[in-house]
Amino acid sequence: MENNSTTIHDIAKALGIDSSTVSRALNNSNRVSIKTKQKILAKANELGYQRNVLASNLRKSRTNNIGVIVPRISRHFFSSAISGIEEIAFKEGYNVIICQSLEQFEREQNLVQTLVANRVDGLIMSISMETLSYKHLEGLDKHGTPVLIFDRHCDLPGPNNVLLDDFKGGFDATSHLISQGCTHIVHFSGPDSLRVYKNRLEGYKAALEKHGLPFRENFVLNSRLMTEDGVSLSEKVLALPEKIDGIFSANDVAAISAMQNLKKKGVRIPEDIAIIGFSNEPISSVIEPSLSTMDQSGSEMGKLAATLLLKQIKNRASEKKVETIIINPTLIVRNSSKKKS
Amino acid sequence: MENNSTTIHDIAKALGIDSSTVSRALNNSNRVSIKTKQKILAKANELGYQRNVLASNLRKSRTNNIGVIVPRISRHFFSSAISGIEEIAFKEGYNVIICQSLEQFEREQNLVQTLVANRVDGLIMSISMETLSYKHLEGLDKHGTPVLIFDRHCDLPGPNNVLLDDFKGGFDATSHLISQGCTHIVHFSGPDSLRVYKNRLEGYKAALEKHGLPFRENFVLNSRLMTEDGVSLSEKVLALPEKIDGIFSANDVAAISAMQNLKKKGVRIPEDIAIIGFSNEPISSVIEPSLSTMDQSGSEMGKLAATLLLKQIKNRASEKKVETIIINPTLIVRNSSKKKS
DNA sequence: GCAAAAAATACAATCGATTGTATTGTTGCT
DNA sequence: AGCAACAATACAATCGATTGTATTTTTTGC
Repeated sequence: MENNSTTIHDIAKALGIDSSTVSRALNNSNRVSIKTKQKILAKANELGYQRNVLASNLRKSRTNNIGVIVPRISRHFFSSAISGIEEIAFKEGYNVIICQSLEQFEREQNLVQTLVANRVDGLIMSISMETLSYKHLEGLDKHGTPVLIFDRHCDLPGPNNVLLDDFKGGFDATSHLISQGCTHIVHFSGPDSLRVYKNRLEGYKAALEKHGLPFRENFVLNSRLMTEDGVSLSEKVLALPEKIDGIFSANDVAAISAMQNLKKKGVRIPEDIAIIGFSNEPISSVIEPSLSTMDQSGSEMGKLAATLLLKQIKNRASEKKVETIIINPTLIVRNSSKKKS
Repeated sequence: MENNSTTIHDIAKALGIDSSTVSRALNNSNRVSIKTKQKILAKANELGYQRNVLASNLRKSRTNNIGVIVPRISRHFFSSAISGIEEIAFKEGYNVIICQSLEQFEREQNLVQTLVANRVDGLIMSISMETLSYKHLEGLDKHGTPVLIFDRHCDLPGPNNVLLDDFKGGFDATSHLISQGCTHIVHFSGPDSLRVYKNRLEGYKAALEKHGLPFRENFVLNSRLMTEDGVSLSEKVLALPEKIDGIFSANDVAAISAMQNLKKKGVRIPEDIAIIGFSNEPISSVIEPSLSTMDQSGSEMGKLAATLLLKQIKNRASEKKVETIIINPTLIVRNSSKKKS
């Protein structure tokens, strides 16, 4: 039973050489002769040597880990973003530590602190709905932990960003409904604090305006866009004095539960009310009718986020130029909004 | 701009005391007087001290991290299991490092190695479909990294287990179909290598036998149970010489895509064919007709898994008694299987 | 064959915190 | 006052690997 705790000193002793040479050999330094390297490798194998990553990290003050904090790993957009991040990171020799804030500010704060304390080399985050202050992110960059924000905007000046063009998303989604003949379109929006929702709302407004439709304050319904919200939102829609013929929901989850509830009440989708969501959850293609939506290409965003962060980690010297990449969402038309064939 | 790199030595120097006293004070040891503790805490705050976790971990050879490897974080069962694990772990001061094998053996191997190299204090795993050998898990226990297997069985003698009673699940699911009047029931099974699928199959057989129905080899269809498999599986069902009136699928994903395809072909669900799945994915309650299924209570399994692992980590002395906890699945009856009102 | 250059290796400090042991300082008791 | 008992603090080794500098060995060129 080989002992887990073989160190470079054990190898050095066994071969009668110095541990620094062993260390260099194992790191394939050209300061060690090939012959010695081979001897050392062989002995290392024989003794079942495993580098102690903690010691190595401490000395190098670098961990080759990057931290990822997302609101919920179960959301399709986030899990595909994570896959994208991992793909790039693994290729470059970095490990990814995944955490979920569950949309709670306190958890997010703790996670940031823990990850930084564990000396991740960089941080990729999509901030929680509850997050109103960015104190926990201030100064991280300067203290050697570059931060990259993706998906959800954040007003800090420091970090780089990989964002979706939510304005365009809102504009395209709304325009699509209008093109299907809708004239009284309600918008389900999310917490004011999140810029994504503001931007989607602005896109909605712009589309209305462009097509000569009036914007009505009472057509914008706010909530946290969870499953339970969809039910109450749809009730509110039915209670409106005007007859509604279209809904643009800022996410799929609320759109779906609203649609279910409307169907239960005898509303026909899309004939009576056409619906479009946002995010392209896998469930959306499967429900009946299938839900039109805006795809956020999570995997691509993840890849870009990781690429940008790794660039930042490597060029720590040439910092200061904040980069922001904006990705276009894609309209996916399904049955929930097809009023015209 | 406080410098990130304040150490206990800086604090010690600033106060003219020894760093060991600072360390003990920060760890709230009773070997330091209250007065000194207060001075130290104050100075630590003033200098913006942050413990260097790497150094601490190295010295203590303990990280307070536990690793979790699951096939896919996007699967509802796994993400709820993870939430359960986190709930318990955080309460006890442990952090959770989440990884996904994507059902690939090589990735699983690498992840295990990386996590162990990073000295996680324990490992919770649900093994991948591709995993046939357990070499990468052998001896981990003995070398100080306790392993806990959940959800998917594994033939290693060492680790503790938190498993579902898949036999009972298969039995109950099949019995339910029979109670609805089905007599020709097909079973969608998963890879032979995974015991869970074997057990569900055995449960299926047992239920047939108990109710005096014949078991037919050709009624068992094997696949990896992905979305694309559901389509081909349903084609096979239609191509069978016998008229099928029930399907018990070993997961929801395959059940759903099969159901979709059958509906497209004009088969009525549940009138012509009743269907029941396994896992209770969120999507299952939303599709049309809603899918009957067996719930695995992921959150509870996660909590139990974490509790058991932490117990193991703490009592490293009194090892050797392997514990296995078996959880019962719950039958959830929805419309896809309701032939009788 | 020998000095100079280059290669290979050894020495020793270091990353930052923890911890067993030794030392100093206090208190209490007779 | 004197000594035991104990509290508070200091000293020093250690976790395991990395890395700048010094030293030894080998190679090269003339």
